[in-house]
Amino acid sequence: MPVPPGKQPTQQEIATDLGISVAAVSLALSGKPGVSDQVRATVLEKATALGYRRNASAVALRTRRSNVLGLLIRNLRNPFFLDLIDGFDEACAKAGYEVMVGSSRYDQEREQKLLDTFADRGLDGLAVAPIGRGRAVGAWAAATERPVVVLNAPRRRAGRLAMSVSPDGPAAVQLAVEHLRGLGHQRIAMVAAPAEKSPDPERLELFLDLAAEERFTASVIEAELDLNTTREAVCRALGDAPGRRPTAFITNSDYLAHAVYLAAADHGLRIPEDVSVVGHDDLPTSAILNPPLTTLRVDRHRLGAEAAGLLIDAVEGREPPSLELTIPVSLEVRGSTASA
Amino acid sequence: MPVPPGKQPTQQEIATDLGISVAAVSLALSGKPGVSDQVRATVLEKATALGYRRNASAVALRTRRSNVLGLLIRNLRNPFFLDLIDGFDEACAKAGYEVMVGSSRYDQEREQKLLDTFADRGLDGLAVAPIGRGRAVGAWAAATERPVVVLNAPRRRAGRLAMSVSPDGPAAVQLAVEHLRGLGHQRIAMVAAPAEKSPDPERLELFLDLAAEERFTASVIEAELDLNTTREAVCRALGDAPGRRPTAFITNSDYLAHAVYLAAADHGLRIPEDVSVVGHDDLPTSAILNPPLTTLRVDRHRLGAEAAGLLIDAVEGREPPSLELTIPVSLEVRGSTASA
DNA sequence: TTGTAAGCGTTATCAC
DNA sequence: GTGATAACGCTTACAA
Repeated sequence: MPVPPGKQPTQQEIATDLGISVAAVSLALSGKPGVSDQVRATVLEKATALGYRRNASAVALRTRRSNVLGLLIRNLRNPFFLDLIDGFDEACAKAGYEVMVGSSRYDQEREQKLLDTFADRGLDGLAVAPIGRGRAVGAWAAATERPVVVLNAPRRRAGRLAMSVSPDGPAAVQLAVEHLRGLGHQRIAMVAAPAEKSPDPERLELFLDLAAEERFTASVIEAELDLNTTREAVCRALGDAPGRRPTAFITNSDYLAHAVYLAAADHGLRIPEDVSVVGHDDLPTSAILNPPLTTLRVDRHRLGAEAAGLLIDAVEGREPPSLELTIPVSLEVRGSTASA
Repeated sequence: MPVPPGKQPTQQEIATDLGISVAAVSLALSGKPGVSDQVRATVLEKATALGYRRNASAVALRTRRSNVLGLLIRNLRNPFFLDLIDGFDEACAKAGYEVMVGSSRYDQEREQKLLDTFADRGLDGLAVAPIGRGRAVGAWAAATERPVVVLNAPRRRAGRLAMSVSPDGPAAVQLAVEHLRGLGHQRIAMVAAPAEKSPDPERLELFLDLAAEERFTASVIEAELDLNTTREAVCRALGDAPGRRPTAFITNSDYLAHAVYLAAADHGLRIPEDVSVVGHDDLPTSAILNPPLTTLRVDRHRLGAEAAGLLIDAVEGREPPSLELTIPVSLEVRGSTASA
């Protein structure tokens, strides 16, 4: 271990040790032209011998680049975000960036506060799964003039700096509805966040449009998107008379589909005999639930990785391949859906 | 929005605007004594008027404190870590710290590299779920002289700077074995990481000790701790003749218990009729698996929060309540275990 | 190619 | 209480 216990060596130290200037050392260490191979070699050697490590704060202060990307999630308890974080982290690691995460916990104020601290820290870019339509995001982009990618929601602001990557929402709704209609369901409910907190009201709109077109009865279960509140809301819906309550539920995540399982159990109703459920995400556990969950599969890892990719391209001045990336979804039919 | 689009205002700007010194501004803004209430008030007012935001890099450079804590996970795909991250993040947020995460992906080299960059960034403390017995952790503590808490593994190094928080491992093993023995199982297998990658060989040792004491046949399924490798390893074990293969499996996570479910299905074996499984963690999904998983419940959120708490205490010079925190576990008996 | 020096924005140590 | 002023460690003109 070359690292001495005490304080860290600086470029200054290397320079005086070698009898050269700090400028030379800086150039040599950062691999930039301007020094002889001779000097470069000795500097590099000395640096490793001394266990030199570049002070990231100093670099950030001087260059206004932190080599850190932010990831702001609204609900860290939804396993959906795990693979997303993993993909994001992996892509960042490959490109030499660090990741700073935060969870807004569905709290607007907290979201804004996190955005601010992220900006203070000089993060080079931000990926955010916003609460609602993401007003905060605009503020960030404007204030920092740094790239931002919105996750799971269409991008709001125009410009090169605002991007988005999301699963194909319209396809998801359509596939779910088609599937349930094919099974003969007439009363279908969609679980959705209250309008002001929903990142993509488009899904709900499309759902209602389809109901009008295809003449089935659509209902909306409005709930904060955590397990307990949703469970209660679904419970209330299932409390209706058998001839009136929904026979099928569509959720925007497998995570919330769990709430339907729990609510059904609360009422002594069986899935899929009494209620059908379609999820979204295809979590690793969804195939081994009781019953296995019919859901829309989406590559979460890729979603995170693409988000990081877009940011890194933008940060490094490359033209991102597209400002709006859509990740395909596919229907995975399992045991949680049956004929009405 | 007070923030002007262009560049950020600095303390210097506030100072000249007000015709006072930067020192006064600094003191006023950081709430330290040394300025009159008069001056303090005007500074604060001016600051908000200008939309002043403190530059975190500059502070970090000057004070050698970043107000960031690191969280280094070995496998971000295990949902266990989600709630842990959430708890960690929440505790940090409350105390005004940011969180930087990284995943080592079970790669020693990557772990070391992340540790290094974390150190370079001047993180104030580190929580790490290490690969193996955590050699890297010692290097970090020694090099940075900053606190570290090991997650899910006993702490290795002595000293005020090395701490640990983990579920009660011995209790977990004992409860699982007792339960299975009570059901009459004679051949029990434990799924464990290869010795050099295992953070807590103690569990395995205790398991083997119990086998010797209680005279049951113990086998060890050694596998890298990802879903596929584990599934294959369990598959091989289940390939033995019915009279020889294990009738019950103990895993150190519900995540890996899923692999047993999948492997059993591969062999056309039923849980719990043909094989019993005991998990560990009690993930939100575990109760609604098919069949519901018998498991050891542990408060993951608290685990993360306690880890952050210990670090923050240490960073801020308070004496942590204990250097080694054990989180209790309790057996949750469900449908995945039955008599042999 | 090399060295000198001026910052980046903040905190801390002095004098006054 | 207040104001100069010197760091913190690094990058980057610019001069030699």
